[in-house]
Amino acid sequence: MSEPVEQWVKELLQSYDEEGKMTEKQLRILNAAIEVFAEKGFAASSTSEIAQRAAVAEGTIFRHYKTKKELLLSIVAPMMSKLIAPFVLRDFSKVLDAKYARYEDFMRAVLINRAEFARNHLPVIKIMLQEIPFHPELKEQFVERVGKKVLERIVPVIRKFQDEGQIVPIPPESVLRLSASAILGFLLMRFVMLPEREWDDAKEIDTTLDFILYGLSASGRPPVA
Amino acid sequence: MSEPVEQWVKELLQSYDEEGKMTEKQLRILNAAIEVFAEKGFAASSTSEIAQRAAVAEGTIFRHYKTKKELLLSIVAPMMSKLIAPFVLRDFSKVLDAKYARYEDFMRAVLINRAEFARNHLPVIKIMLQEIPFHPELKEQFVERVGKKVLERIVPVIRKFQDEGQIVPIPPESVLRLSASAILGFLLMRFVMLPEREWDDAKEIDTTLDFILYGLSASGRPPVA
Amino acid sequence: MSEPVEQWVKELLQSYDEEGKMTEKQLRILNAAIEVFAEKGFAASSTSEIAQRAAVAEGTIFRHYKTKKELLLSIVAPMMSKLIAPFVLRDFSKVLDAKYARYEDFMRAVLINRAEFARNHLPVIKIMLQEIPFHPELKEQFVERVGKKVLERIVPVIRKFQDEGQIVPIPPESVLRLSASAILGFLLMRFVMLPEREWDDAKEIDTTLDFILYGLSASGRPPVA
Amino acid sequence: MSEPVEQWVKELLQSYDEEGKMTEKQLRILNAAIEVFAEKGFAASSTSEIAQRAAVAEGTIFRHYKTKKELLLSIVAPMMSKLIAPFVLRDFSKVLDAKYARYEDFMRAVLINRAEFARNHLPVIKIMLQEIPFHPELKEQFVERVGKKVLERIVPVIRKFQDEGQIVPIPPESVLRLSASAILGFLLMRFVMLPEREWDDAKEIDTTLDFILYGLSASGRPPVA
DNA sequence: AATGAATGAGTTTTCATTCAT
DNA sequence: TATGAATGAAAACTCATTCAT
Repeated sequence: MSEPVEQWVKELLQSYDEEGKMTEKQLRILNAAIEVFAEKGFAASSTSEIAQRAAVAEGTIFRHYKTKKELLLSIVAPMMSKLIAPFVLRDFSKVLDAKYARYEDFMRAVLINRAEFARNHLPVIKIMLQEIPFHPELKEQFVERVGKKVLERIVPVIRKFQDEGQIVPIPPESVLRLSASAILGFLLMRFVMLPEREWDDAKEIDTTLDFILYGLSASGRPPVA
Repeated sequence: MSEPVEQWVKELLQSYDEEGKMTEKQLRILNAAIEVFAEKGFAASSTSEIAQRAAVAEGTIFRHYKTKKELLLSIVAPMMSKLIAPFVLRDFSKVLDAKYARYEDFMRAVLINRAEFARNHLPVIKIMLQEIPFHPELKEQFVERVGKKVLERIVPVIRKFQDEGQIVPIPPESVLRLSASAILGFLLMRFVMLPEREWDDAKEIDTTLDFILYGLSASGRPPVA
Repeated sequence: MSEPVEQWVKELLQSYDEEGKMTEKQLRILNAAIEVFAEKGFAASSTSEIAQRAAVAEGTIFRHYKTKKELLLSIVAPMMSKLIAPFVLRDFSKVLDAKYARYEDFMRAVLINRAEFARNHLPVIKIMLQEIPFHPELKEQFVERVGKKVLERIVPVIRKFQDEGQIVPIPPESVLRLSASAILGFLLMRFVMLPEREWDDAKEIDTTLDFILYGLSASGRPPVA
Repeated sequence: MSEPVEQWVKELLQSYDEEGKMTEKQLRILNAAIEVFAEKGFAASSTSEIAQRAAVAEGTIFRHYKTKKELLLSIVAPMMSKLIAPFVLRDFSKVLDAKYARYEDFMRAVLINRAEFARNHLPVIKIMLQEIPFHPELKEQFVERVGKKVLERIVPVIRKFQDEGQIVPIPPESVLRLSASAILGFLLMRFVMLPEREWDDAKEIDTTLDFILYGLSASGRPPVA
């Protein structure tokens, strides 16, 4: 049932894969930087270590990125666009209208897709979340390019389901926040806090999604909180 | 209904308020460090700025804390103990047994209390969450002294409610994770991402708790997930 | 005849000798910086060489001066004040009125004094002249604090002598420029271009002053320029 | 009256205009280098900025000039030859003999011509004067190829006028120095220190030349200084 | 001839930590 | 106990120069 969403998203992501323009060394720098930033945090990472891991001279980094911060931004900023890829599809709600009668099916499809995406880009996501609080321009970008963009597309959908009585009548922002928290909370535990523990990923994701879906479900809820 | 919990917690916290032993300068250093670490992150904070804000000489910091990292630990470690204060009460489950027949009441009482606590110690919580990923010893402490301790106390309670059919039969760790994620997600939005927005805190906390409670509620759930 | 001028100037200069406030290391840094800047020019001087010559750690320089440029300014700016010391004496023109009936005597006294001063502070003067063209703030300081201040005091004197028919009726700015050029030209030749040549300083200074004085003298000049 | 001098100078300069041998890119590099060196000084100029302004690749500069310093020399050295052009005319003194009975007329002709020349090549002159103190080989070249050459030609002329009692019996080197100082002093003020002020160039040049001429004039001077 | 990516030695600057007072 | 000057190792960044294309 969730196939179609995954399908357009895959196509979409490919169109974002513009790294073909980079030289091989630049790619190596980028990967090394992601590694080191994710491992030690931006401020505690040294360009000399990045250079070493990328097997280039330190000067080479500064030929491609004027400052260490620019290197950070060049990693984090594109991630924001990619993160919201499915939501900015031109026919986002149209497609949904046709295919997902139930909020649950829709949510499940999207969340599975985004959870999968986050999983695949974990180091960059980690860097992004770690650094947003310390770089106002990142925060602003995130609010503008992720928060607002996603809300803009998803609010009507949430409203529709709220009107149909499928999900609780709370502000759509809250719906988004609660959903994202649960997913990020899982990823954090799974990959940052306790990566060494054995995990049954499929089951955990199911549990998490159920939590979200029942947490937002309007059915079985007392008339007034 | 939640008064009793708050009451023991207050007493408990006072017993942890051991800052009385510190000199006034040491306290100023601690506060300045919390301020700066929360603002810029540990790695990007300089001891000289901390000294300046604390209005002490640079050397004075190192008289009280051998290294910058020790200063960090002296801030973060006690927070862990405080964070789990209510759970380590000797008669935790006993008290609960007596007072909270319904899972919901219990959860609400504890969550409100912890959310309030987190709110009041936001900078330190922020530092803790930011730095855990980069300091193995902090991570270990957190797992051992927070995660395990809380689980150890709360698992029996969760189990009880699960046996009674009040909450879904998922691993207690997951219950904890999902609850904590929702709360932290709120705090993050509220105080880090969008602090400038106007918030109706009481309502948001209610929404968040409802989300957790319904998300975990076993009632109204289809027989099999 | 020129004694009185030299006398107040000496006193004055002593009052400017505020270097007593500096630590010994700071003084060593300053002297080393003057040496190196004068030798190689500001841009071609490295802080590491300055540190070496001052026999301090490189970090020590930056404890006293936030940047290399601040170090430059701390050398050049005070020189400007000292350069114009005799002109800003409170009773500058009063004293002159009393003591110097003839323009020539006055000029000679001042010029000898300033030439002597410049000689004694040659490296700093050299740095100042070298760097002014490349640092707008230095240029502005020079114009405001040297050019204008000196003009302000000396214009009335020049005017007086012009009214008395002792010096040619050209703009006082030009009088100043022509006088300063001749002196600086001598110093440049004497200490920068051909320091290895044997010089009869007293005679050269005499020649230079005569040149200035006759060049500006109104007598023997055709009625109209 | 000054036409003849200007005439031979023009011819002379054309013979020096050997830039025809350069490729267009080389010329662009040269111009860019002059611009940047004059603006920031040699040591503070980067070859990459020069390349950018010349719209060539960084490597191209080093194809034409082995080092950055060679580029400097290729700019400054020819200027020295050009600077003394009128003096090295084969029939310098012969022509003068015939045409300029009075020292004043001669001096005025030459000075006007050189002042005009300096004005037209100000950036290079500026670079030359700025860099001579820091590059021994430039200094030597200047002394040998400018100082000595000019002296060699002009000393007999000056001597002649001194013998005729037209100019003061001071060392010819001093005559040259004093004259050059006054002119350079004017150019410095006019183009470096206060270029934004409104200047009546013709008048200033007149004033400056009068200053030189009267300053050197023997007439009206007391028998012995 | 021309390019421009790459280099690595060198630059300015920062900063945790020490220590004499 | 407190200070703050001093340190030196390491950081970010610059730049003249080289070289494969």
